[in-house]
Amino acid sequence: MTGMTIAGLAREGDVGVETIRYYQRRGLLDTPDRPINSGSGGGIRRYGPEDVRRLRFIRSAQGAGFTLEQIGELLALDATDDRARARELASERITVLDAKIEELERVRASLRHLAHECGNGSAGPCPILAAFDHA
Amino acid sequence: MTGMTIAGLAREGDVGVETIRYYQRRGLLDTPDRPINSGSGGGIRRYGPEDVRRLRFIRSAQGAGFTLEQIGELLALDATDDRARARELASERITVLDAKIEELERVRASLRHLAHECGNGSAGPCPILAAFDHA
DNA sequence: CTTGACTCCGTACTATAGTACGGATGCCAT
DNA sequence: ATGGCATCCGTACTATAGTACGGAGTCAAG
Repeated sequence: MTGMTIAGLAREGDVGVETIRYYQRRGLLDTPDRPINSGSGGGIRRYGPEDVRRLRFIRSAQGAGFTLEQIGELLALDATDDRARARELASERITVLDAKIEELERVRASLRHLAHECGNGSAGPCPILAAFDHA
Repeated sequence: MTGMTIAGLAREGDVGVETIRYYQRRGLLDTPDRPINSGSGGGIRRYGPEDVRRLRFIRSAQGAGFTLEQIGELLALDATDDRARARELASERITVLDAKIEELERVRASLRHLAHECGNGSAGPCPILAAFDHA
C-alpha cells in the first residue's frame, strides 16, 4: 500500500511508463525490489517521493541541456563527496547556458523582426532568410 | 572557377561535407548541376554565397530549436508569399523561445546556487538534487 | 600522363532518447 | 474465483540528425 506504482510515478514526472523503465535501465532511477508475495514470483514495485524528486531532477537537468549520460554523473556525484567535480560540472554547464541563452535571445530578436517585417501591410515576400542574417 | 566546392561551403558553414550532402538529401540546400565536362559524366558542383547564406540560416534556426523539418518549411516559405503562415511560424517559435529562455535562466540560477553551496569551505555532500528542487 | 587529393553517390552505420509489443504474471473488485 | 486492467520484462522498432565507407570519376600540379 505504501507508495505508488510505476504509473503513478510516471504521472508525477509527466512522462510515460516506458520512459521510467528506460531511465531504470540507464541507471538513472533505481528499481525497487518486488515485494515477496504469497505465490511464486514477486509483487509490484512501489515508488516514493524520493523517486519523484529524482525523476523531476532528471527532467529539469534535461531541460538545461544535460544529456542523460551527464545527468547520470550528477546523480552519482550527489551520493559522493566529490564537490570539486560537482562544481566543475556546474560551471561548465553555466558557461554553456550563458551562450545558449544569448543565442536564443538573438534568434528571438530576429524572429520578432521577421514577424514585424512580415506584417499584413507590407509588400513582397517575407525576408525570412534575411531576418537571420545578423543572428 | 566560379564558386567554391562542397568542402569550401562546408568550411563556410562550419559543418562537415557529409552534413551538406545530408541537407541536400533533405531538400534544405539545393544541389547545383554538375558542369558538362569534356568527357563522360559531369564535373564538380560549384557553390556560391547564396548557398552559404542558406546554410548559415539553417544552423541559426537549428540553434533556435527548429527541427530540420520546420526549417524546410521556413525555407520553402521564403520563396512564396504566404506571409500569414510565416508570421504564424515565427510567433509560435517566439512563444517557445520565451519559455525556453526562462527555463534556462531558472536552471542557470540553480546551478549557480549549487556551485556556491558546493564551495570549498562547506561541509557534507553537495546538494545536487536539492539545488534543482525549485528549478 | 600519372599521381594524389577531392568529389560524387549510394548505402550502411551511429548516437540519443525514447516508444511499442507481447506474453506472463499480479492485484483488486465484483 | 474470475474478469479485466496494470505491471513486468525482454526485445524490437522509431525518429532525428548526422557520420562513415567504398568505389568510381574529376582535376590540377608536377
